[in-house]
Amino acid sequence: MLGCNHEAEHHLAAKAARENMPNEADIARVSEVFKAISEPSRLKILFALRQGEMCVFHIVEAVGGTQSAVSHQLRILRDRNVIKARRDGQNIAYSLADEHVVAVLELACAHLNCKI
Amino acid sequence: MLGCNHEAEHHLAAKAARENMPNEADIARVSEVFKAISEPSRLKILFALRQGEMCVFHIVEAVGGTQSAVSHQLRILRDRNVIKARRDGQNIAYSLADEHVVAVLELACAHLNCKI
DNA sequence: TCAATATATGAATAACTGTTCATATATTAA
DNA sequence: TTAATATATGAACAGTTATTCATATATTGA
Repeated sequence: MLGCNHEAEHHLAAKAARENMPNEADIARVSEVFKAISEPSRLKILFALRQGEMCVFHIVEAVGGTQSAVSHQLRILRDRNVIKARRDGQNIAYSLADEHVVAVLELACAHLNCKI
Repeated sequence: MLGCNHEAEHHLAAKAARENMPNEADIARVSEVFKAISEPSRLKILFALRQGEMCVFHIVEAVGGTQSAVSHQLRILRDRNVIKARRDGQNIAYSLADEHVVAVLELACAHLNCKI
C-alpha cells in the first residue's frame, strides 16, 4: 500500500480532506444525531410525529410497543434535540424539534425511492 | 394509561400516524442508511469524499486507521448505496453516491450549528 | 393528604456492530 | 508465470445498545 494511479489528483483530495475534516467533537455530535434517528423504533416515532404534536399515550398507540420502551426512545430523541417536549398537565406532549428533521427524513426516502 | 387531555386532536393524529406509517421494509431501509452514515469512522470517510473521488489508499491517508478497517466501512457504505465504486487498474476509486448524501450531511450540521 | 393517572428511569440481559488479525482475491509489471 | 501492489473479507473479541421488568416521580381530583 504505497500509492495509486491517481497520485496527483487523489493526493490533493486527501490533503484537502484532512485539512477540512470536522473536529472530533463535531463528528461525534453528527454521529449521535444520526444514531438517534437510525433505529426503527425511533424512526416510527418520528414518522408519527410528522402528523403533529402527541402525548406519550398516543405515540404508543401510533407506533406500538410498551410505554416503557417508547419513553426510553423519547428520551434519546429529546437528548439529541430531535424532538422537543412540553408538559401539559399530567401529559407530556412531544413534537419534532424543527424542520430539519422532516427534511432529512424526506431526503432519505427520496434517496431510497420509498414514499412517506 | 387510558387517555390524555387532548384526546380529540391527539387521537386524530395517532390515527393518521398509523394510517400513514411507512411499511416495515421501508422503515428498515431508512434505518440501514442512517445507521450507515452514523458511525464516526464512516462519517469521516463521507466528509473526506466531499473533496472528490479517492482510492482506498488515499481514503486511509485522509481518515486514519488501518486499511482493513477502512475497507470494511467502505463495504457497508457501498452496500447501502451511500458511496459508489469504480475500478481503475489496481485501485478502486470511491465517490459519494449522489447529491442526497451531501445534502443530508449539511442538514445535520446546520441542525447542530457546526461548520463543515 | 390519598388515590389514580401519566410518564420516566435504573438495572440486567440479549442482540448487534466495529476493529483487529490473518488471509484471500485481483491487477499489473517483469 | 511469478512477484509485488491494492483491496477485500471471514472469524473472533470487545464495546455498544434496545428491550423488559420493576419501580420512581409528577400531576390531578377527591
